[in-house]
Amino acid sequence: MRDTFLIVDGNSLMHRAYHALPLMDAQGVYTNAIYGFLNMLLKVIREQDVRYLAVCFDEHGPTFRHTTYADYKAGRSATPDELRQQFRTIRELLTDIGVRWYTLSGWEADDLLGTLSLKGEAAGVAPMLLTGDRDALQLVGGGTQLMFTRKGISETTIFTPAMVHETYGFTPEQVTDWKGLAGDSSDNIPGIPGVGDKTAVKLLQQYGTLESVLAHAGEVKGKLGEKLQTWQDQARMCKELATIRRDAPIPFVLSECALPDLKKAIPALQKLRLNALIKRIASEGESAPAPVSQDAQPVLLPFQDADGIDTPEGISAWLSDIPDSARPLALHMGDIALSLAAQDGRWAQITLGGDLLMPGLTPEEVLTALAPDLCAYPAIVHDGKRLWHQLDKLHLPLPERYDWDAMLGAYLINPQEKSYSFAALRAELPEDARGLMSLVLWQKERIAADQMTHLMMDVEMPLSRVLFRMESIGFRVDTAFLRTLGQRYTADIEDARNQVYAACGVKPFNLNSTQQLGEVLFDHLGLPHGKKTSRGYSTSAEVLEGLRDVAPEIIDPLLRYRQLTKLNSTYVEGLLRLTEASERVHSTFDQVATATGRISSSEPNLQNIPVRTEEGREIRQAFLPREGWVLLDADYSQIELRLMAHFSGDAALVEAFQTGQDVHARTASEIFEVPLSEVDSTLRSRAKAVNFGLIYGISGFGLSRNTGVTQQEAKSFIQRYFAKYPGVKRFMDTATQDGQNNGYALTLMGRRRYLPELRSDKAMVREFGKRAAMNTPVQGTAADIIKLAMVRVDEALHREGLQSRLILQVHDELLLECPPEEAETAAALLKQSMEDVIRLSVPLLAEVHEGVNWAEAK
DNA sequence: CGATTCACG
DNA sequence: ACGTACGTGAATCGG
Repeated sequence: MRDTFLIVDGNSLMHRAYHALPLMDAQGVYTNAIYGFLNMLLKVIREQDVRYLAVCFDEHGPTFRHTTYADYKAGRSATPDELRQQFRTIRELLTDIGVRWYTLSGWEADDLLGTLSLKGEAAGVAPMLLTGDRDALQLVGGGTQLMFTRKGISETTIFTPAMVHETYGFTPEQVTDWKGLAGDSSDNIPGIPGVGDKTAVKLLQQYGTLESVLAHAGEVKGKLGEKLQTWQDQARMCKELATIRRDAPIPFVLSECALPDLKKAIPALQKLRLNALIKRIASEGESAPAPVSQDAQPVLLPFQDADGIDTPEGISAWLSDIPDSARPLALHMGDIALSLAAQDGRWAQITLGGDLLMPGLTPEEVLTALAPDLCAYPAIVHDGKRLWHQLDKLHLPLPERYDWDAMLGAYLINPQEKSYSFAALRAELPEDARGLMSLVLWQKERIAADQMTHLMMDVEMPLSRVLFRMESIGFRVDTAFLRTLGQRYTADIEDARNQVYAACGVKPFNLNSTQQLGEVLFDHLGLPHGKKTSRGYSTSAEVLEGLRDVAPEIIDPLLRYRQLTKLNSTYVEGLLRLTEASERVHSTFDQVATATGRISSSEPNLQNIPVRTEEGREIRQAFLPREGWVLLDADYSQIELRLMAHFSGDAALVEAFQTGQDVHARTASEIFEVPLSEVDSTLRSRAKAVNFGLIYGISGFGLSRNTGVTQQEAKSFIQRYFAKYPGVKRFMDTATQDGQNNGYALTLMGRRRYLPELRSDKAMVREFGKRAAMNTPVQGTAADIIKLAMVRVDEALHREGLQSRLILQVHDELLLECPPEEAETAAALLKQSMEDVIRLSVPLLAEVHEGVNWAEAK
């Protein structure tokens, strides 16, 4: 049984609803057509078990095929304002819900119906057309059915080809012939004067087609025969006018038409006061998930033989031959060739070479020839951020956006792949533009089926552009200051090292070697070693901290040595190595690196610049805004705990945030049962550790290790917490349960992370899976939110024509550099954009600070 | 190239 | 019974 694909003639249905129902007014807003339209739609969706849905409209509200003065006089009235307004609203509403709708300049809704039904048949679903327009009868057949509205819109009849013949006496193929003869007064098609329904049917039953009728006009006796001859041209024209086209150049991706959850319409319907509809929608069961199998694999689409191109002119010529309907193009740049693939099966290969030995074009020549087209038509690419860098390096114009980035698509489908290189994703498909095109068509279906189209199109795709800009701009570094700092560190390191050797009473050894250090401390000196031994002794700061009482003369300089070498190697020397002559570092932001949706930063990693200790914080003084500018630093206040409050709906936690309390103190007061005024710093920091533990997926062991209390005590903290915050407990349980049932965890925006660990037969692995199931929705949603904030901030800065620019993201924190005169405006814009990303049951709070360096702006 | 350590959120 | 807090990247050692 094929899935039903309902294709709605939006114009026809809205008109019928508008005229069938009394003009309903919701506070000056008219809603009768919307109400009738949606009511009808809901009824059909339920009765026909609709899985896919598309709605077609004429381009600007209703227009007509023939808009002549004669038509106007014949009673074609312009669409009344009360309906025109409803057309706008219904389109917005459909967009909100996620219902795919189509309109195309120069084409009427019924042409789109014809085209979509044909494409639907090809895609293997059963198209069902919903319209009140009898023209559409010609589309019945080949798997397409027609649902015809009667009596306004209250009743419907379904037509199969046989039903058409039975009812009207002609077949679907003869609909246009019939109209050519009999005309259609409601559509202002005159046909042949004096030929009505019955005569037309009789003629068609005898001769089959209009052409045949006209050819045999001489055989027809009397007045009728004369008329057929006199009016034959008009008859042919009428037939053509009545013919619905099925080749409209519209992009069709079946999965985009998957029926969305109609409950998303509820907020908008509330505004429109359409309570009856809300009730109906709310009483419906969950809409069925789009039936795309997760096991489906991308398959290589058929392509013609490659067009070989070896000149820039050849590239331009090839591109100019590609019609809009064969776009978007896929572009793949390999080591030896750049290839392009079109939607119509054509593809081209351009051999790269250009040195003395190899013929062919240089990458520069090819990209130069391609750049204008990329700017004019968004292309399908893999790793678009890299392509932007390549184009930028050649000073070529940059496309504002791409149609699709296969690297980002693959990441959303599964964020835990080892590699997202094109070679790794292409599987058995060729490593060229044909493989990319094939892969992406599959990705679009899969991502839609997984409800991640919004995340892809409105978050990850535009974010890659923001990250490209951040990478290009870089972050200014005070190298002179770093070098001075490095000299100080080097001297202090030398001191600390000698103190360690002296205190140990041994000749110098490699202090960086944990192995040698372990031997000295635990074998030679006999210090009590922590039991951690997987390959020798652990010498971690945690272990050493425990030895401070035993041998402070060794441990203190040793810890200091560790701290200083870390600062010097990683942050002074490492940073200086990567600083350009321009005094700027250009980090790389990896959008496909983490399991939770966070981005990562490398070369240099600017997301782990020291801040927690006073000494480390000095490094941040070396990070400067552009000369004469200032830095703005905005961070979300406790975004993960707020998300925990939102997800869990826990009354106490939600209230704490809604009333702007110090949550850690409040938690302390609750679980240790002391008045808020008596919460001291110890209790507060323990409660803080509990709150962190919850975000990570709490365990007694972890909490005890982090707070220093015994495991027993830690366990009782957790118990008391759950007693006071039962909603949080419920959230934890539901999160693990959902993970087990579905095999993955979801974020608020639908990002998913698979959790195979939950099905492991090793208890430890399963426990890890549970913690990940609890942590991923929280950490992942925070990632969703700041990503969308970055897109919005970037948009707003450009919209406002500001020079200020985003230069860094640190998970819950954004950094801007801006001209001083813009600082106030930019700060307000930043705070607003970040806080308004999404409405939760608790407020999102962003705090902005300004400074002349990063240490000061924090 | 894996393990260890430690910097960040 | 088993050994764990969630998510990263860089430097370093040593096989």
